[in-house]
Amino acid sequence: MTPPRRLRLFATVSHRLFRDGLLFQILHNEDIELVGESETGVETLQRLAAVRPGVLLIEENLKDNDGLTIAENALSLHPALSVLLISDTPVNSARMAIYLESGIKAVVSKQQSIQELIKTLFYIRSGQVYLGNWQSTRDRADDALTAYQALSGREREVARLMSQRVAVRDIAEELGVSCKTVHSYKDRIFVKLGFERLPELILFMQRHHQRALP
Amino acid sequence: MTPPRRLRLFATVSHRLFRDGLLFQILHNEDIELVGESETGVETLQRLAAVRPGVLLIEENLKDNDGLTIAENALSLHPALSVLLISDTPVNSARMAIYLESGIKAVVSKQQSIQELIKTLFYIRSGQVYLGNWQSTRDRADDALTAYQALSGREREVARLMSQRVAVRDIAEELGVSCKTVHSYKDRIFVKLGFERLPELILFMQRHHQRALP
DNA sequence: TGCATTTGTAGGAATTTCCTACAAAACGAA
DNA sequence: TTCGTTTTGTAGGAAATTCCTACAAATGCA
Repeated sequence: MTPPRRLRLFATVSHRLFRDGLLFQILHNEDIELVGESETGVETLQRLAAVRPGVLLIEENLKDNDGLTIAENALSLHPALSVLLISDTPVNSARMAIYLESGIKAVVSKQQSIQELIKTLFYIRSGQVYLGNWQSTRDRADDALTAYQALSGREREVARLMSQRVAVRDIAEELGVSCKTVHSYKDRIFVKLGFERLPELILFMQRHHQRALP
Repeated sequence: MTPPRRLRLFATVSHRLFRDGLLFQILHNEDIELVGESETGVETLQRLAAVRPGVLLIEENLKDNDGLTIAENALSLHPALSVLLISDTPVNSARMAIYLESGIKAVVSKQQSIQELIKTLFYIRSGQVYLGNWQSTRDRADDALTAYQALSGREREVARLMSQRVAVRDIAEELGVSCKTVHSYKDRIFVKLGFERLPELILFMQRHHQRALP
């Protein structure tokens, strides 16, 4: 029942530049342990037995093979493995059915956010299938908006200033409150939006300030 | 001479999952300001005039066009723009020559690290051409090894423990020194390896501990 | 055999994180 | 419309982290 102590992850992503970006973000999460990574399907299959991951994160299109085939092979050797496939395009229910048929636990597309990817990793880690994320792009944009609208007036001001990299000191002065108060807003903003670090907020604000200013 | 206050960046990367990973990392750097992003060449060209970036980071293979063509178009409209192209494969000198011909300032391949990408962004920001990064993969692996070997005995122990997420408190106890000392090691490790955050160290250690244990 | 650098060690100041608190405002339901 | 619940604005404390500085002993190079 209780999920195993740490999520043992193996990541198969073709390009180092992108793999690093994903892994840096994923590894901020301290109950994920990276037990291996590779760029190709063949190497992945070779190494699974030695490192015994609980979850395999694998791109659909690899240089030497397709991820689905590799996943099927991996699953026949290690039935307890949970596989998360990263697809190039958004999945529809027909394709989803095919994926599930092959024993894959979830699919995320390259149009989704890293937060969604990480959430999905946790969902599937104890063997659960996760189908929660092929809602339309429209819906997801709404989610973000909704999140933003959940911020109070003061929180929005602080979010705006923080996303412009104004120092906490200066925000405090600008608003005429103490640094402590600003930190409280900061905490609440991050909780409400589900973020952990400044770059996430900056990117979010960059994407939404046009539509959702004050 | 002095580079402009903040590097104004526009990023054109097809897939949000990867774009986010790159941008989260890039935005940790506080003198980079993201002024826009897009997924396609056409949208990029449409938006450049409005946001006036200093640097355009663009993937070679986009959904609607190739990045090189878009870059050439962008450059004819905005000659002062510095373009960094992200190529799918490592570049050789022949291809590099073609790229430079078209006015691009640098190319990084998807096999390179994010740190190299960021370094390159800064190099080209004031209009300099940067050809420093198509050394062979072999060389770059050596660099990492060299960096690791520059660590002292104590530093390696701390690096190992940190990469296993042992808390500073516990490392201090394990080594019988004060937390302050452990922090000093931590600082030195990060400086020597050129890292800023724990996930970078974890990934590095994961990749090199086989070969380069103590 | 010196002089320079690295290593092991740690302190201080400023900042950040995480948690708790609490009165006033706003909201919602009876 | 009034009472209870949630949200908002505000901030304090403890612990941890970052950034800098310091300095003696060890090491290395010339």
